[in-house]
Amino acid sequence: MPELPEVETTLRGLTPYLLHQKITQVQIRAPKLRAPTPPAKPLINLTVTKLERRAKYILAHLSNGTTLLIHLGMSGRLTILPAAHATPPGKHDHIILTTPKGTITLNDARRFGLFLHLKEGALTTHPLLTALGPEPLGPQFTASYLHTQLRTRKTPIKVALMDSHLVVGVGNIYASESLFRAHIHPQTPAHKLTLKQCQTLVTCIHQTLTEAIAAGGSSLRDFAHSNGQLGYFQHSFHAYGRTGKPCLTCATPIQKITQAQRSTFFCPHCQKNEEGGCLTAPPSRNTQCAKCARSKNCP
DNA sequence: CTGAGCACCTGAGGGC
DNA sequence: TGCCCTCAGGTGCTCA
Repeated sequence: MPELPEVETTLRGLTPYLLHQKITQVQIRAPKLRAPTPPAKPLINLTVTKLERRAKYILAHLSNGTTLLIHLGMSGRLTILPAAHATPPGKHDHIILTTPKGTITLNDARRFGLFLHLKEGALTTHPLLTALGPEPLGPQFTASYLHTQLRTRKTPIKVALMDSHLVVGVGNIYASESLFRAHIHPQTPAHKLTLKQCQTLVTCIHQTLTEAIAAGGSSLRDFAHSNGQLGYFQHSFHAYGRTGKPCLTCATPIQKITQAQRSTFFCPHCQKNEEGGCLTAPPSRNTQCAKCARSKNCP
């Protein structure tokens, strides 16, 4: 279930097991994911010198100047097992990397993920990376940037937000959630957004992603203690997946529509494009207790 | 150039 | 129980 916060959470969980570690063993168990998988041998004995995220890609820089590029697609996940807890590979475990600290497994049932070994210098020329828009949490993604970019686009704002040329990392869930917070209707033609609405939207995207990353990070710690696997925070959303349920602000039933073959969720009462601030304090978020993973009202 | 639609692949869940 | 249908959080390509 990877969107940007999940990828960021995965990267943080991965760091102690991969950064500055030598790759001692590599099993490539699937000939191809979205693209053919590379041979294992050239990776052996290389050390991971730097780990970073660009959009939803995880980049592992290696000691010979090459780079591993990992994308989780729709169903991919990376699991970590400490060295003492190795288990036989499961059905959709496609790539298994071993370092002295443990094993890192790429599991992806739908095989929409990607595992590439890029040559030195390819980072600045690879078509997957060069066409990407700015990071949503970076300094380039401002209200004026967004307003300028949207000026010529007639496509609905929800669809535009998911275009990686415009901004990366905003997937189906967070596009719906950010628009809910910004009180913007998902079917609004992108070029009709005012500068002020763009400002609100940028703020809302920031908040939504930042909160999700923070939540993912805290649940990751709990989960890693128990079985060494990366776990994703069970987000409770304002709109996403809540078809027919009462809006947490006004109790109007949340509606579901299809845009560009993807589900969009919104509140027809709250999202009328009235200019206003970003919804900052969710009325009754059913967030989880960081200690016991139950409701925050836990005993 | 923009926008719509399709393709990739497998599993989960609901209805009958 | 089992079959069939629909849906799923991504992204690149083709075509009009």
